[in-house]
Amino acid sequence: MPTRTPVRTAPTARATIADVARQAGVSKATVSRFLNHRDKLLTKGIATRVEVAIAALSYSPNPMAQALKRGRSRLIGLVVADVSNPFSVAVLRGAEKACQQAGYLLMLFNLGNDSGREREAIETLTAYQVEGFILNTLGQDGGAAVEAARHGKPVVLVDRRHHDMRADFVSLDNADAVRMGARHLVEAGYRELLFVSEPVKDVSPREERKSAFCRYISESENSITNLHGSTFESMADDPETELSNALQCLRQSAGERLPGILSSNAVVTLRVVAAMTRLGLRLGTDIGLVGFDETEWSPYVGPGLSTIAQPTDDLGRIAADCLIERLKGLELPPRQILLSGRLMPRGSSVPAPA
Amino acid sequence: MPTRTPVRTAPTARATIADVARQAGVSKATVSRFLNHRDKLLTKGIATRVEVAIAALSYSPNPMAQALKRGRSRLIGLVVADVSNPFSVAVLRGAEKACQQAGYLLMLFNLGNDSGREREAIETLTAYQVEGFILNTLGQDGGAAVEAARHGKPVVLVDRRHHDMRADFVSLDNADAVRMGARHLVEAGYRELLFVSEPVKDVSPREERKSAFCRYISESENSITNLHGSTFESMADDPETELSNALQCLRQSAGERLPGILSSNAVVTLRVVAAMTRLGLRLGTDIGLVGFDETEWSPYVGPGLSTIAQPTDDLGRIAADCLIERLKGLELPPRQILLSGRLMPRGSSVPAPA
DNA sequence: GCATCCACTGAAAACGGTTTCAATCAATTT
DNA sequence: AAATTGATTGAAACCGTTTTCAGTGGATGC
Repeated sequence: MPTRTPVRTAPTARATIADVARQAGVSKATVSRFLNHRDKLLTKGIATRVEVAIAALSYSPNPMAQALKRGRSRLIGLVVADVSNPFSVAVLRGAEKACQQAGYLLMLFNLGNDSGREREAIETLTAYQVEGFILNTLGQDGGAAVEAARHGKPVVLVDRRHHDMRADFVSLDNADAVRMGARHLVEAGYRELLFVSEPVKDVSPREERKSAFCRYISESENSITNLHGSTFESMADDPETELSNALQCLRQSAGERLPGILSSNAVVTLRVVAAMTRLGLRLGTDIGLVGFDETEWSPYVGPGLSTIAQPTDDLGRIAADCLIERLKGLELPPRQILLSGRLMPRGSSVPAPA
Repeated sequence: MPTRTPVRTAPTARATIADVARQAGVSKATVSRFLNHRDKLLTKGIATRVEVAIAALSYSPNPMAQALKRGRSRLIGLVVADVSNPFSVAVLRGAEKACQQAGYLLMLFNLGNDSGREREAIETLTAYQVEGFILNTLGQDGGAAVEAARHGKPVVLVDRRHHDMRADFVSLDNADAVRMGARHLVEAGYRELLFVSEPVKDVSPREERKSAFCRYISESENSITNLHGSTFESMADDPETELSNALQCLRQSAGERLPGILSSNAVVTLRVVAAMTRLGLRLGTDIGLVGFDETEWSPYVGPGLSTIAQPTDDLGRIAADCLIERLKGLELPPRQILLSGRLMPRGSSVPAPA
């Protein structure tokens, strides 16, 4: 009785390495060798036999099985503070591109601004055997990230720093950017400067920007007559009215001087704009404004919003590249990569012609 | 010679089920049973022994191994047209939340607007054994999606429809939304209506919006005196000047009538705003504007942009929920879930008081 | 002509789980 | 008291790869 080779039951089932081996009349090992070392190890004839079998069955290896066996998954875990934050998205975009090019896939975990879930994120991602992490968040729970490192997986921090953690760090050069923004305001004629930020807490970019601002003011007070600066952190509960008050105060203490605001990110910028609209103040002429984060709508609110553009795409790409280098075995002390921002001057930072 | 139990080499290595079994003095099978059927099948005493062992080693099963064995990975593939598109992001956000709650993880593949890579995306994701797909894109290559279905995996389409594909579909009720927007313009007094869209090609929401607009016009021409409507698709090469011309034309043909624009998404809206700025036209008074897609900046450009808000969060969440239902085994003919939009009237659609 | 070496190849053991199957044992049934 | 039952548990096979280990053969060295 002639034995038929068993028919593949479901047409949907993927071919396995065993199928290929059978088809080519070789062993699984040989097929595996073909896949991994190409034909370095194989006879010409065998190699081509395997090759056609693979093509015939349109076989591609099961990454899960590979991951299980080699402990490498070609997966990268991306933890994002908040996907609705345009900055996070931009990073995600850059990272995704770089990963794809290097043959990695992104596993996304969104914290939804709930920093309590950092640890959960890292645990979950570790469970899926991601080979490394790109972390765009590091709230209170720095320990969570350390946890990641403890798992022995390389980590790249983006935007948010964590000092007791030996990991690559990619970010905007905040100090420089703040100086750039503040100087721009000063050069435009604003003298009563206010730095507006969300609660600084221990969020590193906020800290850096705030302290850079203070530093700039104290360094420039001598050389620039009449310059004065202060800072404001919106509290969590009622940023609206708070901010309105702050603006009024600013105008008070400004006196003769032109008041100008440096806002620490797009959300804050929008809040400032909202407050000014509510108070009937005109951007630029009544209060100058330069905000962190360039967006597609920046040119169109009011007379155009002056912004400090972050090289978001590069940030994401470089973060991913750093990580991939590490995955390839690069041994190096933690690097710190600071990219400079670009000032986009627009109407919101030009005073009325006197 | 006393044999020591072998020390775990790296402190970083995850505990395996075998470790737990050894620690608890039971077999791997028992541990597995504890994990999957809780203690239904186990003696009280054994169950607790396993439980403490698991806790002691802080063990959690390796999803890769589970996936390999059961063929289920608890992974969901998400393909988005373009992560920098706020709509995609919103969907992503909603979907991510729902998936996380149901214990699934998202595997992200961003097309970067290159619809040629749809097939690649689906192949890759399938290789990783994702259990189902959420597809926020379906460009030319509808075949790619069909491919997904062919793999026997459930698919949910978001925003972009594909007729020859039997899959759940979740989207804004475009026809209704267009009517809402157009009617709003008319009620505000605009009579020369223009629908502005990116190239319609075969992109389903664009088609639907455009044809709904035409339908609205032809249905209302009798009842509303002096109403006139037309449509405009920006070509790929030079949307800037094109659009400027279109606006000039619009004002021409408007004559006495007030011209109003319905723009088909946020990007287009921004382009319209840009063109108007360039031409020195005032939003609302010179040309009315209602745009699809509510954004955080909508209130602040010009006198405020009137928008049609999509329930993006719900869209994403419902898409994910649909998929998860299917994964749980729900057998049902493909559903079509249409959510209605919400009009956010603002300054851009109020004419100057006559 | 026989031992040695090298280059290929295949069999089998892992990786970390799940699941089938058989074995054990106490509790019933007769 | 012997047989039957049912509930628990463990041993082993399996998922689809990679990798070690051994084996085969032909080509070389003497």
